[in-house]
Amino acid sequence: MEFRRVADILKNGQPEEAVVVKGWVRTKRELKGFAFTEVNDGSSLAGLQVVLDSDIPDYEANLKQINTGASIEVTGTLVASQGKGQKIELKADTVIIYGEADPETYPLQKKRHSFEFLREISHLRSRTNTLGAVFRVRNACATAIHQFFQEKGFLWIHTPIITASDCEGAGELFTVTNFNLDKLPQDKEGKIDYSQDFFGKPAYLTVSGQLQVEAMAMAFQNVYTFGPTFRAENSNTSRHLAEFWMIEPEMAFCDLEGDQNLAEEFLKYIFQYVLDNCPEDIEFFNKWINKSLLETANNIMSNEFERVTYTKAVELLEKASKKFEFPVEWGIDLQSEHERYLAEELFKKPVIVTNYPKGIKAFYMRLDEGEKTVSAMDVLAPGIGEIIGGSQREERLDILERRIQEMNIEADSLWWYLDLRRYGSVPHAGFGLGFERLVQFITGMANIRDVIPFPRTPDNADF
RNA sequence: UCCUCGGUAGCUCAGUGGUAGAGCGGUCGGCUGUUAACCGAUUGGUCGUAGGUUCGAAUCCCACCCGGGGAGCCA
Repeated sequence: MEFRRVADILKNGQPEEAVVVKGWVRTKRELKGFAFTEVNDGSSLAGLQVVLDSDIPDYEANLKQINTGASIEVTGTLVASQGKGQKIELKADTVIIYGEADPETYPLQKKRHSFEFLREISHLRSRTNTLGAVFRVRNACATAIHQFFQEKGFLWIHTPIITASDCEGAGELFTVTNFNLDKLPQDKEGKIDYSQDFFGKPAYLTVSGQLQVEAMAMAFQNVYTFGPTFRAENSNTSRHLAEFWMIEPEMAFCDLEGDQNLAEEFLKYIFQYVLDNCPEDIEFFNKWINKSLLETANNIMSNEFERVTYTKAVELLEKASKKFEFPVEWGIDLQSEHERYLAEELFKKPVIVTNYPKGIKAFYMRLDEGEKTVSAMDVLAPGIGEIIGGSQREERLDILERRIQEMNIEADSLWWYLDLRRYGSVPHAGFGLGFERLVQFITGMANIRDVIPFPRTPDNADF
C-alpha cells in the first residue's frame, strides 16, 4: 500500500492500484447508500474524487466528519471513473479522519469567495483553487529564476537584510534598533544618540541589495540576489507591499545592450518554464482570472521586445493621437498611462525604454555621452507596465564622485562603493525586478496581496 | 498621503425616512454516479463604531475605523 500525492495519481494512476491518499476535503456529495468526496493535497489544482460506499467501516460516523476543510486519509483502490469529469477515482476501503472542520464555523465554503474576504483568512486561503494555483506558480517562478541564472553560471548572492546605508534613494526605510523606544538615549544636544544603538549608528532594513551585489560582481562576474526587501513607503495600491522579494542580477563586463538582452531572455525563460510546469494552473488563470493571459504569455515568448530610447519614446507619445492626462515633455518621467500606451497600444508587446534623462534616475547609473541622459532601461509589459528597471552602472570614479556631489548624496557610507571604481573597475550592468509583480504578471492576479502568502502593507501585519 | 466608491445574515448583495430581504452556505429530510450536484423544508441580523436631526433612521448629517478602485511613489 503506497502513499501517493494526488497530482501523481491523476497523472500516472492506473486502475487496480492500491493507494493511500492524505489531504483536505474540498467537497462532499451524499447520495442514498454512498457518497463522493474530493480530496486535495495541494499537489495539483484538481482533487481526487473518492467514492465512499456504505459498506466501508464506520460509514455513517465517518461521513458526518467528512466536511469541507477536514483532513483525512483514504486507503483504497484506484478505479476507472463511471462518471464524467475525471478519468480515475479512488474507491475507499478505509477512511481515517485526522482533524475535523466544523461546517458551522469553517469559513471556506463550496463557492467562490472574494479575494478581499480571503485576505482576512490568509491562514486558510491557500486551500482554495485560486490561491493554491498562485502559490504553485510562485514556487515555479522561484525555481525557474534560480535555474535560469544557475544554467548561465551566475552566483546567487545573499546580500544583507540590515544596512546602515540609506543612500540608495529607493524609498522610505524601516529603522532597525534595539533601543527601548520609551527611553531613547540622547546626546548633549538632545538628539538621539545612535552611538549607543546596536550597530553604533542608524540602521535600516534593506531596500535593495544592488550596491552590495555590485561588489560581488567585481569578483564573480555574474551574480544575482533573490531575497526579501523592505519599503516603508505609505503606498496603498494593488502593486505595493512593505515586504517583498526582489531579484537583482548584476554582470561585470556588460553594457546596457547586454543588460537588455538578459532581461528579455530572462522573462521569456520564466514564462516558458511556468507554462511547461504548471499548465493546469495557467489554464485555470486564463479561464477565471484573465482571459487574455495565455495570449499575453505567447506574446512575450514569441516576439522580440521593442527597444526605443526615452527620447524616441517621447517623440512617439507626442505624435500619438491619444489624449493623455499628463502631457508629455522631454525631461519628465513617463506616467503609467504613457507606459501603457507604448506597450499596449503602440507596439502591443514588451518595450524596453532606454537612456532616460539623468535628472529622473539614480546616481549610480552611467552617464551617457553628452551628459543629458543615463544608460537606464525600463522594461514595460502590456497589462502591467514597468516590470523591470535596470541600468549600466557608472564605473568611472571621477564621474561617479561628481554625480554624487551634484545630487547631494551623503557619500560617507559609500566609500567602499567608490573603492570598487578605484580598484579594478569594469563596465557593468544589472537590473531589478519585484518577484511578486512577476508572479502577478504571470498569473493575471489583480492585487499583489494575493500572490504572497502573508502580505505586509501599511496598517497590516496580521498572520 | 490624495481622490473616489463602499461597509446590511457565515459569504455575495438588494433595500434611499415607516414591521430586516434574496441567493448561496449551514441544519434536517429525499434521491443508486454525483462533481458549483439536484429537490423540499428550515436556520440565520449590535444594518462598521460613536454622536446628531426626526414622532420615527439601515436610509439624512458629523466624526472616526475598516475595505475596494484610481493617483503619487516605486519593484
